[in-house]
Amino acid sequence: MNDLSDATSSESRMRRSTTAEQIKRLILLRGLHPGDVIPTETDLCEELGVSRSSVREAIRTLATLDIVEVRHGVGTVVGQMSLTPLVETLVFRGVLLPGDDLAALRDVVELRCAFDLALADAVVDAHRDQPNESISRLVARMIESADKEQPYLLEDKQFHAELLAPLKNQLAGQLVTAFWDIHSAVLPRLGLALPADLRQTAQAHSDMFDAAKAGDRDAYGRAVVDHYEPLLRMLETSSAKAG
Amino acid sequence: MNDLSDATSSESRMRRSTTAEQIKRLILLRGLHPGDVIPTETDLCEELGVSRSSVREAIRTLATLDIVEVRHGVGTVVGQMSLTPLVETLVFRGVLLPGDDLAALRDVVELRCAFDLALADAVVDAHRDQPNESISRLVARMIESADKEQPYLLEDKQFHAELLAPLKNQLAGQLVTAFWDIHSAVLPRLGLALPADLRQTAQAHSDMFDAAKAGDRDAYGRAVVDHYEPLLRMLETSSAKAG
DNA sequence: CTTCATTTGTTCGTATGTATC
DNA sequence: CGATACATACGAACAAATGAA
Repeated sequence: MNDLSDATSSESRMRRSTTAEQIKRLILLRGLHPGDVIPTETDLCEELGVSRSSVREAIRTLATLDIVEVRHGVGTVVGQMSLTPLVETLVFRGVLLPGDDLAALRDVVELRCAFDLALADAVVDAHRDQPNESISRLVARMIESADKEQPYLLEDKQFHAELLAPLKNQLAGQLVTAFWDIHSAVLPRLGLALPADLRQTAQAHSDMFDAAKAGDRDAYGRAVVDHYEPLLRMLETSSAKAG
Repeated sequence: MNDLSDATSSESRMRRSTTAEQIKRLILLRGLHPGDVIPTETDLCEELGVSRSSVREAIRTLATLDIVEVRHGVGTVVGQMSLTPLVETLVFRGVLLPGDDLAALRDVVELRCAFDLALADAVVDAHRDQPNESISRLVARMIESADKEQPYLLEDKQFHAELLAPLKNQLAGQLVTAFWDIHSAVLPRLGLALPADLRQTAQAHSDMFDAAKAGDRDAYGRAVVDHYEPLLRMLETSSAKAG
């Protein structure tokens, strides 16, 4: 029997907030991977020597961090450890902050832009002379939607995800996607985009992909700037109006 | 009386996992800011119409995300919404993943480097002709420690934090600090740094600050690359040895 | 389709540790 | 020191969801 219960003192002292750590230790010791099942709550009560309420709170904590994933009526498995908690925290911060609800969004957009520029070399290398039917279709649909003055949120998100998918660095794609989620969750506070901006952004997506395929790093950088220009411009005018 | 309880159906259907959302709504509706106290658990039970345990789990969830902060024996206040949850998730992912425990660390280091390069313009602008006694002391202590072949973790973290502190974009500094935390938490798996690398990294810090003060963006970029070079080199050799 | 065991979700009551006054 | 208010912990019971017989 594995002795996972803290072997220090027999008393209840210093046992608080440790149950989650014990479960994490259990995952590591048993070499469990994302998707593997975790002992039931009742089993964990026995193995860790704590009550079910404590086990439940610990599991809830880990589920919030996407370290485990709970399925009602089925059980609990090791989670994907995605960046969901980051998104949730920053989205709430974005809608909470008092006067600077725009400042928070501006920070996010600026970081997205900086990020895309920082990854430019890697993206261009990965797509050089690499036609990608999926991305091409997304670009076509975005331009089509822009002409009809309709938004294209899903295609936009998918575009950025697929653009970074071929990178070795998996974390980069996840971070970009996470910031996209934060961005689009806070965006509605800013009002709808203008038709002209819709078209400029759609065209910038097209330019980004073309530049990457052509291996033209500078053109890619210019397209990235064009991509975020309408948004940053709206943020400037809105914050100027508010200030 | 505010009707915070879900006003949809009278039945208990679809109430799961919503308690945390209700508390978030309560924070927004009452315009509470970080540091403001939120109702006690018993009060929340009445206002939300759920039991104590559910409220506790919801609060634990929000505390994990640093949306609220629980103070034993005192109460619960609105939290700082820091990036702690991101750190915790990625640290665990870094120590969990099977063969690629180094790949996760490499991703983090690469992103730190890319980030520092992406923020180069803003950093140089902020520090141009701006002497900073605090940063100077940190640099001096790092070089001193490197000469004595001693690590200088705290100074390193503080250096990067203070370097980004003057930026308008607060999120940038927090993200860099978060990635520093992840980095240093997973680092021990790699073994200790060589004395020569300690000196190179300390010198790179000094070069970064000098270049920023001089307004030399290119020199700053070179110093950033030098800063991460020893680490990336160790990651390459270690992963080559493992593969 | 129904029944049943398993597992998580919710609730209540009670006792204990801790900080503030 | 005591009193109060609060968070922490435990255990038992029942509800709801899932999957398999």
